[in-house]
Amino acid sequence: MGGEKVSIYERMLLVVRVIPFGRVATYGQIAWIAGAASPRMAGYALGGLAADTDVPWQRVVNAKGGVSPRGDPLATDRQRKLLMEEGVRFETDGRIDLDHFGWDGPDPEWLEANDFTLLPWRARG
DNA sequence: CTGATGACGGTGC
DNA sequence: GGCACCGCCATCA
Repeated sequence: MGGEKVSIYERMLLVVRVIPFGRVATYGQIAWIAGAASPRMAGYALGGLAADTDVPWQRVVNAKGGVSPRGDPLATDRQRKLLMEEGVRFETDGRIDLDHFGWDGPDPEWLEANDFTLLPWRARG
């Protein structure tokens, strides 16, 4: 496939779309899978989403398993609510147990079909 | 073109 | 455990 000129942001959003219901992935994980240079890129990509997007942005959390704060505190509340509705449990300290709810990444099949290649972190072809 | 701006994460103290 | 520092670089004004 390939050839189409899609931005790295779009590639990351494509990955976010396949995070299963009830599971969460970290910003770093998304950036790594999509081939972005830094975990921050994943956050920037999500920051540009429209309010009515169909991208399951709520399933992306930080490396500590927490909901990253942003300008609007209501947005973080909404994210927690959406995740709880998916059955994701929050510990008393407000974090998600990534060992239990963390996503282990796309199937190799999917990666190949979408022309994704997992590279060592920070090693671009 | 230049500079500001981000929903992060690893490291060191 | 917490906190500050710094690297990260695609967009946009």
